[in-house]
Amino acid sequence: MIHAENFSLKHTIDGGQPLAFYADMEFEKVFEGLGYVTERGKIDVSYSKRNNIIEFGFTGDYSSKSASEDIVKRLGIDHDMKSVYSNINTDGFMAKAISGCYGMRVTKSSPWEATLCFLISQFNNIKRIRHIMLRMIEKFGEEREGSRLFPSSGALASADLADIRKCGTGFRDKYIKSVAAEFENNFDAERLYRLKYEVAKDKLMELDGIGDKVADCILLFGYGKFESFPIDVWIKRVIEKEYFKGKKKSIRQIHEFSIEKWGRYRGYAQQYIYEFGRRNKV
DNA sequence: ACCCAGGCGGGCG
DNA sequence: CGCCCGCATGGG
Repeated sequence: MIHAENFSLKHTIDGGQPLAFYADMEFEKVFEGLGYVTERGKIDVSYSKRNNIIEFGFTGDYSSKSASEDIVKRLGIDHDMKSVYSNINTDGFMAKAISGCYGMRVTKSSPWEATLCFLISQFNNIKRIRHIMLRMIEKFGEEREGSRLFPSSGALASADLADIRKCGTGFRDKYIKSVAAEFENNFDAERLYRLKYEVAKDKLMELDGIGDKVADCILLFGYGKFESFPIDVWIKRVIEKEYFKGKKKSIRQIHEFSIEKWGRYRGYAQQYIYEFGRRNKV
């Protein structure tokens, strides 16, 4: 049992965060729940809005303690939302986004999980990303106690391109295999935790298929670096509309704007802009 | 039929 | 640097 203040499971897993790409989701009126797989096992979560309590079950390589820690970390339960909100609540639009998505957390997958998800995300849409991810888990995830684990980088590094493609990846198949091989060999994913945001981003962008946007997504959702500000078509559209009277701005200009406006919490600002903007078709 | 989707790599000026 | 193009696939 986990206590969660100022938390909304629904808002947290409603949108385009990696957890929503590969979780089973079920919503009830009072209880909200989801199940997700990791590279270690499977965790089921139910959340009661009434008393702010998360209850959970687990299989695979988890104990009650490690499962609980995993949930807190992945769902951002320990984020200081009062501090986050006071840092990003800079204007009327952001105030509306915060109140519209109140309790939403930036989730934290593993570096590899985020990397695979966002390689697949490029030039794609959320519904299709989700289908592809579920097929990847079914095809390449190791079986454990009746469910399949999140596919390892090793499994994809040694997979046939054609088998990867059968999951519906399209042209992204070669990026997936290539980056998986890098994670298995030269690329030290753990080291990026200790690198500054800018340096870590450059390292990620050396990999094939990882550009400015995907690198920012990996750093935000895979490493928890809140200085990342991923700019996709939605963010660009909403920022131009809400902050530049509809005038077109370059990716570089929007990055500079986000740094001035939201500082080191801009990753959180981005998630609220994204989810609120998308839900309300801003 | 047409358009779009949590973009990237490569080529060109 | 900025701009333009092709790229797989499926839903609206």
